[in-house]
Amino acid sequence: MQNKVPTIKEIAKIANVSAMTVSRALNNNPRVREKTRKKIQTIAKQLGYRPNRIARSLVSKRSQLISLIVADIGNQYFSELARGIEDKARENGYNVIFCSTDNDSETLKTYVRLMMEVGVDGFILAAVRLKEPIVEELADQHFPVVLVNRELKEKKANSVVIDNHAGAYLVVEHLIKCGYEKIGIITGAFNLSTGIERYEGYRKALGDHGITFYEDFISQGPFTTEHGCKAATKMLSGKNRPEAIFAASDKIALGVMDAAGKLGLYIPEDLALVGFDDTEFSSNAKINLTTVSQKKYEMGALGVQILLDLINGQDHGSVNNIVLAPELIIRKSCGCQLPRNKRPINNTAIVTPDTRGNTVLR
Amino acid sequence: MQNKVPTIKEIAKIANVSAMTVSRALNNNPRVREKTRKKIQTIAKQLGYRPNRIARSLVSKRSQLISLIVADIGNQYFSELARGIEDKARENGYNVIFCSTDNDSETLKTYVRLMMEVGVDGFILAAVRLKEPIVEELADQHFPVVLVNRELKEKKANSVVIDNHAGAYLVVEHLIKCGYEKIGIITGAFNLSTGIERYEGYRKALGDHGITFYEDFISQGPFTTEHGCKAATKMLSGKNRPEAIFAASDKIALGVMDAAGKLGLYIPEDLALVGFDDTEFSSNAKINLTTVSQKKYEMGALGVQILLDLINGQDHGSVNNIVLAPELIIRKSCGCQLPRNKRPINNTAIVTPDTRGNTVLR
DNA sequence: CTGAAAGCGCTTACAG
DNA sequence: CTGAAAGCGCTTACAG
Repeated sequence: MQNKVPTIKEIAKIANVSAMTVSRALNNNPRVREKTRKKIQTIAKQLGYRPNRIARSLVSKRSQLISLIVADIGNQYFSELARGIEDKARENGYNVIFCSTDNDSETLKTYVRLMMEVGVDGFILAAVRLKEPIVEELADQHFPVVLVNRELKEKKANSVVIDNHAGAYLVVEHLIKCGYEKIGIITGAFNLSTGIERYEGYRKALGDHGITFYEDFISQGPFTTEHGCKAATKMLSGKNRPEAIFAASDKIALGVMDAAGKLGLYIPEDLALVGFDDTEFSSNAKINLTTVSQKKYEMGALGVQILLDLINGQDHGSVNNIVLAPELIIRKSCGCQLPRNKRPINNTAIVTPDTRGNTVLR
Repeated sequence: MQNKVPTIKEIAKIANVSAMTVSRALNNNPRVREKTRKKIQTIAKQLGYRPNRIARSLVSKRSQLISLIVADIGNQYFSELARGIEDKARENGYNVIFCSTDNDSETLKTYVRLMMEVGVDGFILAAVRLKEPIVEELADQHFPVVLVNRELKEKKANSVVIDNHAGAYLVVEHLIKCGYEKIGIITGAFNLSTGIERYEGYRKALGDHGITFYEDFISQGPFTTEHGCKAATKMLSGKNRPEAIFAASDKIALGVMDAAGKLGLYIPEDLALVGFDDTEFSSNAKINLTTVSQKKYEMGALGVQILLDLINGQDHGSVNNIVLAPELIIRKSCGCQLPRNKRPINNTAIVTPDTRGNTVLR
């Protein structure tokens, strides 16, 4: 029982002009007499005319739709990114369809194909692995696509990412300057650019500062709280224990906190902790997590800007790989504000709670 | 330079049949000879045929698109909800376009109209105020729409919400049972069903238990960390101070934690705290927030289920208002695990840190 | 400045 | 089981 919206044909009949003229008038094409345009627009408004974008798309070959493919829209990281993408897209008259792949390559492929059927004008992909044949295919065909957050090993597609290597380097160097030498890392999967590059930055920083590297101090797995908790529990239960842990995402850091709590270790007194992403909760008084800022909103917006240039034919042929600078946000969890003699110096130091109430993380 | 995808016409020519037969074969319409179908499908596969959904939509009047309108996709609450919506929609062949309104009614109206132009088959609205003329209009015209999370004052549209009144009642009753009498509330805006109903549940619980109600113990504003921090700072700085605060969202609770930290108050020793939503971070070891479970994912999925029924004409005429049961998740922040004599009994108790290291929230 | 024709890629409805 | 016709609501391209 919906109020049927009128078509340009019906407006044309009432206005006593052709459908063509109605189309021109409503699209503010200058090749219509002012008076005619006014008359048509008045009628259109009166009838509650709304253009049918599907019909328009069929002929114009433009849907004004872009596809955002993330690992999980329910994940804070991707949802903050999504907001930047949405705002920039809508500012330019585009709407966004989202898909969550849970990091599965097959699913990614399925969704890319599905979105092609839907007729999207381009893709923002935030959940690629180092190797994604379907994405290379898109890039080879010069279909508009921009990678955000993660990139391919073969840099065939346009991308906007943070310098993950440099970010990790900043973190580890800072920990070293704070006096820590036994530094563990819990990172994301090595088949993701973020997972592997943050690991490489960690290794480089250790090497440059002549710090011993322990195999036991590395864990690779999903960027999740569960992985963080499990890996930290294992790492901290061994004989040779890290004094500091670099969690390659804030979510992993949350898991490390859970593990430390269960083991009776205080952060930062017994264990320094640094995350990555600067997700909203990390600034909370109780969490107070030192982390690396990601500028997710801006990254998403910039990705859309580049995508729109591609869609509008500003394809200069060359591939655009933008790398944003990371920024270290120092908070309490890395313990750098602790007096030097309070910092963990060996792996057996467990200060009893009542001797240092003031420095407990709040 | 994109590989042009073939149309049914081209397939028809190659297969030596009509476009109609191709259409039937590819849609697995039984009125095609098995042999013909096989032949057509082989050719289609070979040419990499992909149906053009835009063309299909234009004639079928179905876009297989639904619109999700939230306050902010970057907000964890809405993004978790979005994931439930996405999964259920895709399971049924639908894709989702999202829009963030920042709770602005005009923006909501603009987006609803925009999405009608795009041709969505229905709406999931998670960001309505108590009064939204545009939504009533949709409902009156029987356009498929389902409210989720929040509902209208006039229950004209289908909805899936949690029982906010009961949830708040549970919280406050629990605090009372724990021995608290001076209980403050920091809630969302009173023009949102969630904001007002949680407040009313709070008032009811106080009344039923004969607890004095103080005007100073109420704050109403946005469901944000900033509001939580500001309101808590004010509430806790007064002479007459609450022993417990019911934050009507976990985000507000994060703000209360920040405020407490700055004022040197420990949670739960100096101040009991309960949130609402059971957002992911609330279970973290450092946060450990007692809260009300929302089942966001399920709520979203159920909303889509109802929407699809509406789209497919299962409109029984009557309005469906589903109310889900809330569940209280008791964690450390409400202090109910503290021995009775450790609980705050007056508003001047500030225990010094070193006397109770063991009970500090970790 | 205005319009008639053709068509975007499909499906519905009717014939056979 | 197969097909010719018509049309979804617009816009592009060509005439005048």
